[in-house]
Amino acid sequence: MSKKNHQELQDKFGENLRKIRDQKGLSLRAVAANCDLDDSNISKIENGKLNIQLSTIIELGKGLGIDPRDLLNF
Amino acid sequence: MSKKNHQELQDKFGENLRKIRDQKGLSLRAVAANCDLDDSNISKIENGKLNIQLSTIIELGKGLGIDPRDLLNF
DNA sequence: AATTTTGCGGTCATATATTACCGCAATTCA
DNA sequence: TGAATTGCGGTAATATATGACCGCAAAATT
Repeated sequence: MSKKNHQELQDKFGENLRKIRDQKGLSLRAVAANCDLDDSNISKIENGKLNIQLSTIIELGKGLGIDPRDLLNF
Repeated sequence: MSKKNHQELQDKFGENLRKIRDQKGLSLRAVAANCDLDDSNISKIENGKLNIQLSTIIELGKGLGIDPRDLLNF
């Protein structure tokens, strides 16, 4: 049970991701083109809908051309 | 399709996790006591058996008393 | 030597991430 | 204004992470 609440965490991660993507001026599809992720999923991540896996964090870093650790700056 | 290979990533993450835990001189059960994770799962993570989620990375940081970003230093 | 701690492998149920799509409404661009 | 881009929600199938356990063999402690 323990319907764990990761919503806030996911929200913060998503906000940060969007901020970084916006700063780089990249579209969802552009990021997706640089890594092994679907653009609609990246959208879901930005909107706090997913508690993503380690490999996905790494892929996002690749897609954005940044250090994955920057995605945890929040 | 695309039997994605995250093994190397998981291995590196696990190694780093163990290194940090050893430096802190904490047992698996001690880390687990400080966060919401099962000690046997932490063992599995250290042995590269899991592609853990964002929330788990955060929990590990809590359990070890470190910045979660340190877990991605590899 | 007896007791405790530790790492770890295994299990089963449940939740959820991921893939690989589709299509739309709104925005941007030529 | 017509065409392309963009963000995003939805879906169905599949894979996998997690929680909560158990118990063991070896190491450490007393």
